[in-house]
Amino acid sequence: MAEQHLDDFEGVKAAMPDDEMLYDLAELYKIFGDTTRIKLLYILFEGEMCVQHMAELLGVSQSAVSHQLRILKGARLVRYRREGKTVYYSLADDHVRQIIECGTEHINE
Amino acid sequence: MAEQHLDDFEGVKAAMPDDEMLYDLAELYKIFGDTTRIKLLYILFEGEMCVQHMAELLGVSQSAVSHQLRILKGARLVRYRREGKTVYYSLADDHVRQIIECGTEHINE
DNA sequence: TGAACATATGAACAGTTATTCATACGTTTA
DNA sequence: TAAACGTATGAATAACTGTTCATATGTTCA
Repeated sequence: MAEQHLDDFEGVKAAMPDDEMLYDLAELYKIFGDTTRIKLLYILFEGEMCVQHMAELLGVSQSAVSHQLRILKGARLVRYRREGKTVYYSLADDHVRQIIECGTEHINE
Repeated sequence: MAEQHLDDFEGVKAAMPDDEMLYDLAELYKIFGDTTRIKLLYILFEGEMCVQHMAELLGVSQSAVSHQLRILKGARLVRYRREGKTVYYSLADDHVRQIIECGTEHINE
């Protein structure tokens, strides 16, 4: 009885973003695909915090936190400012919050 | 001159979702963190399609597509219906579109 | 300048993941 | 029932990822 299914390959291809964009998108989501990074972002939802404190709060090593912050920084998801020996990290913008909320909605149903 | 930074660990902890939720969230994003799966989802934005055709369209093996669809199915992101030998996949709901759009916004800036 | 502290980073390792190959399962039709 | 076709799946492999450890970099203060 068949509902209508796609057979117009060209149409589908035309609607699909270019490879570079798809790659970037996957890379972005990869970043959210790790609990340590998600937790770091949740911390930063509340405000800025230094590396040491984030490590303590999450119960992971300073090195691990620093490595993950590097990735978040690379994706422009977080900012940092130095104050003496200490570096304080904060969210780069409100997009992060939106993305996380988007995913949360899917979970809660 | 130091802006206000977080030092109330308890407050931050209270605002953080429980570990199970954070785990689920990361698992969800992991799924979007792969170009093959993202491409499959983009195909399904246009309508339903059978496994064979998706494989051809993306230029990957039938097996690879099937493996990835299994993951998408497991996360309830796609549905399927069987029609004879053929299985047609489609999006489970509109959340997927929202999540992808959310990420896309961050990319384009 | 040297010691102490906070952070960053490279290398190594263990765990995870996507693809491929071979094959099993399910359905149709001759 | 047997053959043909579409799909699913287990095992194996190569590539990738997160953490740890050791150490470098950068900053402050005595």
